Amino acid sequence: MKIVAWNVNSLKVRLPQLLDFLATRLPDVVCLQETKLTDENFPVAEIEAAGYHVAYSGQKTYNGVAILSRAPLSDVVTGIANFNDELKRVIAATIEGVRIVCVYCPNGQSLDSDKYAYKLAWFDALIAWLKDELTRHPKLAVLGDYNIAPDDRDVHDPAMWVDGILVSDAERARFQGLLALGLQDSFRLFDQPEKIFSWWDYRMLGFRRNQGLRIDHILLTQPLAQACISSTVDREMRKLERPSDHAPVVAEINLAV
DNA sequence: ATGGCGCCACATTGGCGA
Repeated sequence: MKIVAWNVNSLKVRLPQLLDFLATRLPDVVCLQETKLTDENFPVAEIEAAGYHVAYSGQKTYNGVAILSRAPLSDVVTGIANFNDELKRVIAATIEGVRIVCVYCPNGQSLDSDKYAYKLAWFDALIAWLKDELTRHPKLAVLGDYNIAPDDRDVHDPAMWVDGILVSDAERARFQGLLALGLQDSFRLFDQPEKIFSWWDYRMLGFRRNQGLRIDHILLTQPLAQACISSTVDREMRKLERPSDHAPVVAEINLAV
């Protein structure tokens, strides 16, 4: 099972790239973030024509998440249980016995912003919810844009970013809180080259200079982690005309094991 | 040099992302 997380930064703009991605990479599951589409505007027909089932939860202008799958989806849930949030950031579904949780975690804006306090509270709610979900779903994957670079290896210039948004101690503590639930960062299951990132600023020739951050992650419970055979970033998508500022992150899991 | 780019909408400028 090849599973993908990709922040598309507007599905309306990126739909042709998504359809090309589906046709060429042949993923089994794709979790999208920042679709920026209301549900009535979601391109269901185009995605179904490409051979995928789809579940989605969106809103105008901001946020919006979706799960695409070759196999049927069941038990679709949106949002975090017991956490009131009008922002469409979470959708979950079961696919071939694997619980897939698609997340678009808050950005936080800056450390002195109300949005930062919301980000930390949001992660606390996510952790509490997943702790409960894990009691029912031994095979569970959490994929998406976490807006956290877990450690300095995930930052192009740690000195420049020190104590800033996306790398602050409190944010990294939330990421560790997810790992403490028994989830594993699939990327770090393998020896990886240095300076692998999943997001690059549109400005300042960020991608060409590889001035990026690794903030998009695929976390796996132990039964999936031990069956995981690769975890990579699809940088080619960032090289296209009118790219998203995020590249897809990809993990392959051998469910036969 | 806190700007820059890209997307969206109560649009031709401002909010937001990261």
